[in-house]
Amino acid sequence: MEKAILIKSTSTWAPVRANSVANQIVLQVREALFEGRFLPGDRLGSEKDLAAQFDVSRITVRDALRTLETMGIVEIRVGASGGARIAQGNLDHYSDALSIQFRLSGITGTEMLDLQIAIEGAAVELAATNRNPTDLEKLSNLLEEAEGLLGDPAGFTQSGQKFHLAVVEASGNRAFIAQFNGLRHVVWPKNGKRAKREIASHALKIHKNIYCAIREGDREVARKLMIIHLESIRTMIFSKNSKKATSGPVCC
Amino acid sequence: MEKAILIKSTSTWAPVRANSVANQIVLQVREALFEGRFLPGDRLGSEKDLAAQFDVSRITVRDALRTLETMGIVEIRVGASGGARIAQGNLDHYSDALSIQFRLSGITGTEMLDLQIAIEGAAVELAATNRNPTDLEKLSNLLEEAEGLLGDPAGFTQSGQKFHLAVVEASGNRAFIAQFNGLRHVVWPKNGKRAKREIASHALKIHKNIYCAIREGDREVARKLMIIHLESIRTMIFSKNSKKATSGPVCC
DNA sequence: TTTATATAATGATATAACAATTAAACATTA
DNA sequence: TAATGTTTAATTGTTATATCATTATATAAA
Repeated sequence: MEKAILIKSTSTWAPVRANSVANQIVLQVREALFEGRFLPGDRLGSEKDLAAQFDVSRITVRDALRTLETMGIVEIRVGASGGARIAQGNLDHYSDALSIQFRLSGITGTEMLDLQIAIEGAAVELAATNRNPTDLEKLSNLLEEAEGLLGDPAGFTQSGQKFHLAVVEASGNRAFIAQFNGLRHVVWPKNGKRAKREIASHALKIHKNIYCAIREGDREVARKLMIIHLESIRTMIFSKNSKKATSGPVCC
Repeated sequence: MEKAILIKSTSTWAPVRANSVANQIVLQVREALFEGRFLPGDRLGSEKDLAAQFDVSRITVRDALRTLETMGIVEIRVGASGGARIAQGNLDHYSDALSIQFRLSGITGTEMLDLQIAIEGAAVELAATNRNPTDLEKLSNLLEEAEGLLGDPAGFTQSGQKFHLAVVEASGNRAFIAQFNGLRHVVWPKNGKRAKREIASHALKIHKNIYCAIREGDREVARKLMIIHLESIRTMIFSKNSKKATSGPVCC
């Protein structure tokens, strides 16, 4: 590939933001991906190869590859027959971007919680329709686990979060799962409050009811229970003093 | 800053490059951001500064900055008093990540549509609660606009999409808006089908009903109408031959 | 066949240099 | 004085050249 090809788009009248050569490479690869000229697993070549192909230095290629890697478009392997390849999708990249940008944008906790309620409410409906024996067993096991953790606030909270994740997973919809994971880490701070015994006991009861609704395939009930459940969590987090907005959920 | 400090946070994860010095820098900055030690606009310093601070070469710092820049965490300006700064939130980064990862992951159109239905269903509920006169006027204007475009399939489709966006905006929840925008470009391909007159007419009627429900503050009805509406779109897109999965929506 | 070792490919990092860009300081002019 | 060029210094962008660390693969030995 000729250097001229890269430079050409710079020459058209001074774009406010002149694109660096590295950026041109990023754009080319990205465009190729979206036009279907690349598929996951396709090898792009080593840094040396690419530097020769684009007629730029290795460092410049590295700049471009670092960007593409961070975007999740390429994966880089070291060693013989290593180099850059088109990546398999990794939804963690998406979840990452979500948490970073929501944080930088100053989106509030209530806004994110509303979104999470929408996600989980819809996910549990789907779960009630699509659940399979494996899902149900997993959910059931988590309920048992939680039962044994009623006296362990931290443990119960963690187990409860796993239950919510399992519900979303039972929906069988990867878009929901990715979305849930992204929100999870932003909405629930690391050191959330711990559930006192009576609250934990109440939460477990609701979880059990949700499980039953999923098992019976009752979409409506499942959704209503989930939403009431999450709304009550919202009340506990965001009630009274706004200080609490930064502390974690009370039960799950 | 000592080099030793960099190595400490090697802990979790173990992607190939996790131990690279550049990644340590990325992790440190990222961590600082999430702990609130950085705010948008804060200056991190020039490449030279940072190289000295971290006791690494400029190349390594550049690697880290390129990653942070792509993540949307820092903005880099060239020239005097340039350098790296903590970025303002830019939800386009998020939408970008969504489209890239959903594409690479092979998430299907139906999965994404389910997510979009969840978003819009919840958003319209919020809109019915939070709507203000400005929102209502905007929605009303769009309905008028659509009325005049019944005979123009492409125009009507575009106007219809603006209506959906306006509904989500009326929710007043930026998380919903960001999510909607991200999905929009992936779910609705560029050249969607055009609505024939009778279908357009039907869609407009539903839009009007949704508008009324929002205006009257009737969350339940607004939600039900929106979901029925989107489900019917799903049927039109994904019915019969699976080929249609790649073509756009019929009305909006 | 399995395991250990050597080798080559490749990325990671460092150093040095120059080009291109930009904001700010400075000088000039109406 | 206020607007407008001009210079300057700081900063990123790019290139070139080495060296080190890591990894896959080929090779040899058990």
